[in-house]
Amino acid sequence: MNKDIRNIRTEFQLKQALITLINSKGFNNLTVSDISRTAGINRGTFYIHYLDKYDLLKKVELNILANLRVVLKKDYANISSTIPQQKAQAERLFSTTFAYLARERATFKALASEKGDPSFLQNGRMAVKNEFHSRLKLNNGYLTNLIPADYAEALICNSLFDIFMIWINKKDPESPTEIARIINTSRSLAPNQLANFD
Amino acid sequence: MNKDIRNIRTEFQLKQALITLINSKGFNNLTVSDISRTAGINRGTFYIHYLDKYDLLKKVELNILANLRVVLKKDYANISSTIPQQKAQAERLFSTTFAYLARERATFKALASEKGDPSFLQNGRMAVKNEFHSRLKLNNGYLTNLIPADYAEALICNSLFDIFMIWINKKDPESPTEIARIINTSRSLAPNQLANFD
DNA sequence: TTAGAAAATGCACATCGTGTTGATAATTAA
DNA sequence: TTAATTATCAACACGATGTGCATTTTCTAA
Repeated sequence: MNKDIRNIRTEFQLKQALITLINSKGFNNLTVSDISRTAGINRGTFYIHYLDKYDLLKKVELNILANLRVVLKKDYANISSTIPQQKAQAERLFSTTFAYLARERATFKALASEKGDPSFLQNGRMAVKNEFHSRLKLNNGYLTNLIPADYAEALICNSLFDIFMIWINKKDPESPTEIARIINTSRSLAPNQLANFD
Repeated sequence: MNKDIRNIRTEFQLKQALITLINSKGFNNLTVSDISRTAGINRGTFYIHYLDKYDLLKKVELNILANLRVVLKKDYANISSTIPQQKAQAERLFSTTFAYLARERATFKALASEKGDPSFLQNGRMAVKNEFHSRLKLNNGYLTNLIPADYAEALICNSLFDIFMIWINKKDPESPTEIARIINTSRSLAPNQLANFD
């Protein structure tokens, strides 16, 4: 499949048009007519490749996330034993992750923006949560008992995601190694410490 | 304005229909025809009260947020001087806030859900951020210098919001006083502490 | 209680985006 | 060059939209 050059070119143009239109008028407000017009592709041709605008969006997302998984697979080795080793390993993983995010920055930014796809963010949060479960063996025994487990888990995972959201939206984003260091530092800082409120 | 009983009844039914339909098919997929049919109101009548479904949504949101502000106004007194006093004051404020959120739980939950309005959540995060700025005089001098200020600020504010999100979606939610205690406790816990990862 | 005001109804209309179809033209791979 | 693939174009029915207007129902105030 996708042997023909025309196929590849058409789908690339449709994807580019989608990203452009998400940034200008937002996904909710754009139509298939908009996409095909912006891409310079006949509207009938759009329906040869995709069912509707949601189908196109889904395939763009699946594609970019599949590539992310390929990148991460390289670091899916065995987990270190000591905590300092694990922290160093995590920092390398963050660096690798953000290197890929930087490469696909425009697409991630559009999808994650307010005009983009809310479920993309939702899925991202879920992915981070699952990653934590599998990697750090996060279960009740590993969680604090000072607050209920569901709140603890949400705070642990979402704080990671919050940093991504700031990074993807800022003008001059930090380099992958910088942001990896920031993340690792933030893991030891409580909100009251961040605010010098003690 | 709105003296007539019919006005109030109609707008109430339209609002109820909106919440119902958000929960069933999601805001993006519901139509004005759906709303008026569910409400048992003529479609033409809908347009007498609202411009479109977005207008109805906006007015429901503005109304519920205005009422929240009324509730919070009562606690807008002077800020205590010592940090322990400020923490106790904050806990009372959280308790008051969640008492109102509990009262309007169904509406908040629908709007905040994945099928609801993403911008409602976005505005909520902004509101929390602004509240922090004005109340805790959050400026660069008050923030840690261990990580960049924009990340610190996001982590401080969003962790509050994350707790709200868990609370609004769980089956047997904690009482206002309980959740206020949980929040206050969480302010002193870093992610690595929450995960017993030290 | 009743007259007049206000609100809701029912229907028609033009508009727009949708998804599909079938005929035609252009491009590719062999 | 040829056969297959792909893109184009025009046309179609459908459904939701927003508006207008005449009619009916309901409420309010005197």
